[in-house]
Amino acid sequence: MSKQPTVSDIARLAHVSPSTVSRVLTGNSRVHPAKSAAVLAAIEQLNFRPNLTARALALGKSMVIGILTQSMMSQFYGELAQGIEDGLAGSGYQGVFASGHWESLDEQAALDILLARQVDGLIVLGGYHPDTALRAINKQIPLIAVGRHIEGLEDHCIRVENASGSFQAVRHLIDLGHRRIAHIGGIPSHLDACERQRGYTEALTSAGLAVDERLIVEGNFTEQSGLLALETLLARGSHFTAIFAANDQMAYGIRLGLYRRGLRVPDDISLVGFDDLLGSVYTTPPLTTVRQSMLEQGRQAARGLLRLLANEPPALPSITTELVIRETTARVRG
Amino acid sequence: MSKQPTVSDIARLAHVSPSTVSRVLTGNSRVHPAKSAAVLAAIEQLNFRPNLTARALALGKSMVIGILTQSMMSQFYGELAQGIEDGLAGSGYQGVFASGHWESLDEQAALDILLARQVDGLIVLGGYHPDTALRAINKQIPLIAVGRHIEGLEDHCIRVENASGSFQAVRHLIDLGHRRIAHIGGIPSHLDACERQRGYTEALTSAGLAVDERLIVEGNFTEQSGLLALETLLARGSHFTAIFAANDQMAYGIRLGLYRRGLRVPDDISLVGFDDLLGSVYTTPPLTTVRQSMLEQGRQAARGLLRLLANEPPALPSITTELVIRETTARVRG
DNA sequence: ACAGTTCTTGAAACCGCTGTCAAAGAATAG
DNA sequence: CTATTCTTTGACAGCGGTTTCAAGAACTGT
Repeated sequence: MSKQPTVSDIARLAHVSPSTVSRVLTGNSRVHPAKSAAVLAAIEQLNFRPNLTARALALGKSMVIGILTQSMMSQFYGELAQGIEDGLAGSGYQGVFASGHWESLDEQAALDILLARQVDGLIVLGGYHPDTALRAINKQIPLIAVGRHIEGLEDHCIRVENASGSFQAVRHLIDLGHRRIAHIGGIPSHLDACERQRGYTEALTSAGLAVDERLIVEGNFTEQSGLLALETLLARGSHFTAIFAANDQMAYGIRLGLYRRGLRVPDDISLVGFDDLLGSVYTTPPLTTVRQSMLEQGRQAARGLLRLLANEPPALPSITTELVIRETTARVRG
Repeated sequence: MSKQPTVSDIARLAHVSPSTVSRVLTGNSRVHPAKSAAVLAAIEQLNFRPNLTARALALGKSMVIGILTQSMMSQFYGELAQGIEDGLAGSGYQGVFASGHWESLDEQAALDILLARQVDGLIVLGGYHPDTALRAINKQIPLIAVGRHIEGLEDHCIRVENASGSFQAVRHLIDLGHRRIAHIGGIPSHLDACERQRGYTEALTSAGLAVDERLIVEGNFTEQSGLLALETLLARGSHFTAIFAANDQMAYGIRLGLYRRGLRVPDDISLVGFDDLLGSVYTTPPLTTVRQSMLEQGRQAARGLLRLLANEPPALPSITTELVIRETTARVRG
């Protein structure tokens, strides 16, 4: 348990002042090659690692960016996190995660910790934290949001072409001859959920098909809610030949429900999801879905934040969506 | 962009000295109720949040524990991360993740960052970092490992009853009448993989069945490797009626491979995984697997670390495994 | 009323590192 | 050989907290 060496230790060993050690550490000031070498040698010898906490305090910059997430467990957030990590790589900034568990109190606590740790920037992944609070934070430190909208901070939010994605998805089903297409929606307070539903209705009406309210059930983006929603749908007794789910996780639940009922996919019912999670390649059969790369979103969020930190405009691109046709959709049976 | 208030600001506003402010902040020293109230009021008024970086420097304790993970993306690590977060909750410690991406260099870099940030403890999730290095670190700060073994630091490693778990799984298959049971193993350098394979062979031999090397294929724990391993297995042409995969992710890949070949699960082939990831409830059909709660492991790792930080022995429990029979296993067809 | 305690409190030092500043040393110019 | 400029360096003052220390205030008991 010997104490960690400090700049002073290095200075002593290299016969220079702490200032000089700091200079070779930061590299933004000239120092005589000989002394520099001595310092480097001392660093090597003592296996010295500068204390980032102290540096952060001295510089007033922590070089960490806070990531306010909701859950570490879901595939969805995992990919996002990975993307952020990618985007931050090589920037010198490190991401620190804190989760809100979809609970206001936890979210507030997580945010407090992040802010108390003097994060230099913040990435907000979904959640319910009030827009006003986020706007206030953005006055202190740069902020980017993914998977949510912040009134008045639109250019700090990653936009996903949800409507066009679901339009394509439903259009695809229509092209396959489906006329009775059900929709399992996400949390209605969620912008993504609304937009995806909008794309669904638009595709229907643009094809001259009526929107039947009895074919629309609300879920909450979880597998279980997908399963439940399917039960509700089936219980209503309205005929349908395809289901468009507002996300992949619900599609998984729906898939299981169909299996339980002995309904074959895609022979009896076609199924389309949204997100294209990593796991969707390995469902049985592989899921037709709308890709909105979470990795890419994370990456872009990180890059945008980096730009903000450099006092540039965030310049967030709009994330395009793309229909990935796999094997859960088929031509409707005559 | 107004500056964050500091203790001095509070002190001035409350007409006391910074020391007194600090005293009410830490609460480990008496201060007159009236002054205390004044300080609290000032804190409230200025919306003051003590700078944890500064506190960490002063105290020599960062109150953060580093988590060296390999990937943020996989379900497996996600659950682990969640468990750690749970276990840390309320302790005042915060977890900070850094990933090694299964690459020595990245792992070293991630570890360096964590250590430079003065983490008070470390949880290592898998990875290849050399035992000697980890032992050295453990001399500086407490360390717990999950999903790996560290020579000489056995009581700091979460132990999972892998062998007994796979024994049960294979026993279950044997009980269902299966005699030709294939095994898709994990990375052989991985202790878990070895133990699981050991359980497999033990179950076979204890039932008087021969271990056929041609029924054993090596994978690397990913879905894709599962799919590939199945191809290899099939190409060998040896007959089998069941497959035991060393983890769920490979089982997913195998499941897809079987689907592609038109082999029904469980009618033609029974399939068992290992881990019981969250997603395994929603595969089609739901996967029979061996549960080793990753959440629990994370939780226990965190608790153990907390104990170490309190100078108590880690007292890590052995994680029990339990066969979860779902719908991918069935009696072998006559 | 006085000596002896017990509370409270502010000044000051420190945690480890960085930036500023002025001085010393080296190099160049005249 | 002196004047001038450019390097290189150490001392020092923070960054925002915490803790130690000694002093002043407020009690205590006799």
